[in-house]
Amino acid sequence: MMRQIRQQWKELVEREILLYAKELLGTDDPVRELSIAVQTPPKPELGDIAFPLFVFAKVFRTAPNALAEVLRIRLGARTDLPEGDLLVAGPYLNVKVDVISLAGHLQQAVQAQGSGFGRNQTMAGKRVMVEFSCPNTNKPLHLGHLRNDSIGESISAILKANGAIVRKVNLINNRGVHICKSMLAYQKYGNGETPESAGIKGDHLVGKYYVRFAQWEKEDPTAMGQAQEMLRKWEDGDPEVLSLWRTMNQWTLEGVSQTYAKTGISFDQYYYESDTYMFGKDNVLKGLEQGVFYREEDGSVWIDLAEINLDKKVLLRKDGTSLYLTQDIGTAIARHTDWPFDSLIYVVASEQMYHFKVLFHVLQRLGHPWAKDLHHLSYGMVNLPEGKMKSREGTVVDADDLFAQLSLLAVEEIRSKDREDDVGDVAATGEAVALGALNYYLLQTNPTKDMVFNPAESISFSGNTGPYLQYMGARISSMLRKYESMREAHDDISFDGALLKIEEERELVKLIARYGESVEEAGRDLNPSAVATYLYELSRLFSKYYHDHQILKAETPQLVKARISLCAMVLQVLKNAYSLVGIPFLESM
RNA sequence: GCGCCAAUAGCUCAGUUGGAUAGAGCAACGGCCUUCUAAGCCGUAGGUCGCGGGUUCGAAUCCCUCUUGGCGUACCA
Repeated sequence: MMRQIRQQWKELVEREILLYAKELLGTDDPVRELSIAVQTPPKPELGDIAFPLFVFAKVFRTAPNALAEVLRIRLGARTDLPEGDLLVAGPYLNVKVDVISLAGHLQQAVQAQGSGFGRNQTMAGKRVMVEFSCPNTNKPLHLGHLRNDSIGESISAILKANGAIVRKVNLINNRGVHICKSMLAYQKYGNGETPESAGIKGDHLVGKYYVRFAQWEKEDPTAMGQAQEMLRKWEDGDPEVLSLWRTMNQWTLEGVSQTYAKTGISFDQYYYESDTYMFGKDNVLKGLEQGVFYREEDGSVWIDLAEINLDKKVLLRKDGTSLYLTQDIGTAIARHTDWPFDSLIYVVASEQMYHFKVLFHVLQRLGHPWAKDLHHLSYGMVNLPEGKMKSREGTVVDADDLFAQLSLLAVEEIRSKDREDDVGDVAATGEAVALGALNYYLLQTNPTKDMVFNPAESISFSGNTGPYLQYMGARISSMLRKYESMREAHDDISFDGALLKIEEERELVKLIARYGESVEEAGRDLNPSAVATYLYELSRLFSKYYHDHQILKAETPQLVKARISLCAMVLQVLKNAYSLVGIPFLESM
């Protein structure tokens, strides 16, 4: 809503500058070439919308301060201005919006739109496919996957909130040499154990054998060759290999699904590399016929990437088996056929930037016009305070372990505060708190950046954390429950924004009005941290407000009504924002 | 070597796309529970925005050099 007000004032100021130029200089041409910036002043006293006038100083040959004064007087003389006050702050012409009327509009809008408040139509009708997670079927999920999942789920929600039609897809990496490794080790050392017999989640059991292979490989130099041989058998459709493969894949996927269920991850469609890799191969061969690729003497198929200043890249091995890139070509084409998209976003770690550069180029060379609509949402590595996670050193943080640990600590926190009775289902609440903590921690940082995951900090729950944000929602909910008992006395009183005179109240109103912009920004930049930052700002302001001022015991019933309505607005915005960054809403905690 | 990305308080991160006195949290220190939940609130301290140059009325933000770190440059994924 703030956006519209801003736009309205911008047009007015722009028009006035043009008029003034025509009067003073006889022409507005030089001004037309300049564009006026719209900003938010750093302090509330300076107003809510700022127009810096530096750029116009030259044209008018006056100091920007003087120009600001002229514009203020000229605009002030108009009768068609929207509500609000104009003020000059040095070289800025600022507008103080009318908070009272803003509060009234917002109150109606929030009430009418509810969970839809903050949504916008900037991407209306656009079909966006988002690929994320993409686990291997040879090990359980770890912290790196959790960042991927958080970003993927959040971005999908954000794009939807911007009006897009979103399809979340997962690509299961269920074939290839690495998959054969765990199978081979299982054949050799498994003794027929199953998740049931071992009492281990399927993904962890398979992961155990993937690790076992690494050990075996050190002792036996033929191990790798055997894995490659197994892959050839797999591609030849060897029944025994396929049967083991199906069994172990199933184990992993069941385990991973449980993790998804706990961490709130879901997909509209699953793709499996085992289904698409042949299709990729076909397309590579087609490209070979078209002359886009070429064949080496040993039989391998290549593309020369000199066009984009890169080296040559292999697309099919000399033994004819396909590679990661081959599969991705097939998957992309299959997807566009399945569900023609306006855009496909791959949420994949930054280490694969090169891969996607090549993939997009190959698809374009193959003549797919939609190749330009592919986008790699690259996110940085997750490191630990001690440095990189290394599987060899056993420092990889397992997703299930971490989540269990966080949940346990949340439960302890609830118990230590004697909140069991208020909370109801302690275990479920603990998990909800853990999930909020985890998602917020992972989404706070701009995806493009590497980040440090400090387990101790993520579970501390004090300061700028998910639980802090959840706590605000729970506190407001608690107040609203108490308000129910005194509601009748207030039902006939209508909301009066004019009663919200305290600075924090005015700031809250304006911040609520800006929520939609943070949703837009997050969508435009594919950056959930924009919403995360907004959420924290709103929570902190509200926290200070209700700490310092009585809501339910305010002096008059009219004031109670005004304040509790403001609280309800804040709660709705919190809920809406929570849903975009994976923070579960809790009635009490 | 070449390519891509990053560098902001002791630590972890924001910074409205070039604007006003660079902000939070953690850690440290000091206050605040007879009060709508103290998972909280308030205060103190902490900065050569990696270095050097350039563009501009104006730079943490844009350009160049350098330094440091990460990633990539596989017939791995």
